[in-house]
Amino acid sequence: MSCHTSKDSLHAVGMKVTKAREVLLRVLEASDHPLTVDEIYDRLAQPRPGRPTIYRNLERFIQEGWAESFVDKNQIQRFLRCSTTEHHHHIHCEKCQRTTELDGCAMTKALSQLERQCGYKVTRHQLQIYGLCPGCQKALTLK
Amino acid sequence: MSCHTSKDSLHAVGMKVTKAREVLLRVLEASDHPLTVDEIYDRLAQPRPGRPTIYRNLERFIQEGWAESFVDKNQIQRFLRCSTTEHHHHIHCEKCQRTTELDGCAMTKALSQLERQCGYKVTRHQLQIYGLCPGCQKALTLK
DNA sequence: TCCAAAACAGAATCAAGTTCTATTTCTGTA
DNA sequence: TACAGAAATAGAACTTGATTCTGTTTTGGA
Ligand SMILES: [Mn+2]
Ligand SMILES: [Mn+2]
Ligand SMILES: [Zn+2]
Ligand SMILES: [Zn+2]
Repeated sequence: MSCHTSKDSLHAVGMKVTKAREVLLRVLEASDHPLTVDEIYDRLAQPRPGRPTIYRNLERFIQEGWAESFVDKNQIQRFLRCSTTEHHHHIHCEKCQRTTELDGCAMTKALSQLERQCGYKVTRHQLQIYGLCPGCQKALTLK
Repeated sequence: MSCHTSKDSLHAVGMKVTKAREVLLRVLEASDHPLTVDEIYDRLAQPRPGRPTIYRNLERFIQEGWAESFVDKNQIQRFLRCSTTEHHHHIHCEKCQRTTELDGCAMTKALSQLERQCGYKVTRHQLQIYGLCPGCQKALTLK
């Protein structure tokens, strides 16, 4: 049988199955918005991994395409679980921080046009989209 | 007459004309790539403004739309002069760091389509495009 | 020239993130 | 199950980009 536990995923890429890794994946999975290392730390029951362990493993997760990180407006790194390793983007609610994963990338065509226009060869891009989620829009209307 | 000096610009928005502001604008203008505060600091002749002064004024410049900043891959803030206050993006050469300002924004249409699809109301977005500038592409070919 | 507000200098401080080494945990092998 | 080597963690110390704070200087208008 093949129910995908974190243990399976870790094995599949040759990473040892440690308590820290399992609990980190669980915390990321449980959040509907990107977390700072401090926020992750606060959600862990004692005894909990130290910050270096958290950083180190999140980095590994990102390498495997299991998570992404970005730097928020306060210059703090935030981490989020991704459900696919395909190139994609996210939209972040500016009020409640809820984050939604978007399907695919709408920029592919525009970028190849850009290459012709500006002479650069595009190698990669990062896009952060901010907005108000349906719930927060409704809340604003009611006020 | 109306040649646009930094003095004129500062007056126009009610900012006092100080040595620090003039020299900071000059350094930003002279660079073809985004600078860290340390890089700016190193380019200033003594006596030079302290780091808090540099940060404070760059922040003002950004508020006025005269500059932009982003956080680079080492989590360090980089600043660049903008030639327009209109919404636009930049492309950064991954080899030589040269940065080119792009005309307008290719995402407007895609974003309004996204709003319908995901239910969020989009409020703003940030896009960083990385690539190889024409010069660096040529250099790679020759090798 | 004089004054009040704005801006600056520079030291001290903060905190996110990293480094380092000793210890523990994991997993393949016998 | 016991063992050994490799991988991973703990936790303190450190680094450094950025901010705060207070006393001094500069600016621009009256
Ligand atoms: Mn994702
Ligand atoms: Mn620009
Ligand atoms: Zn994309
Ligand atoms: Zn745009």
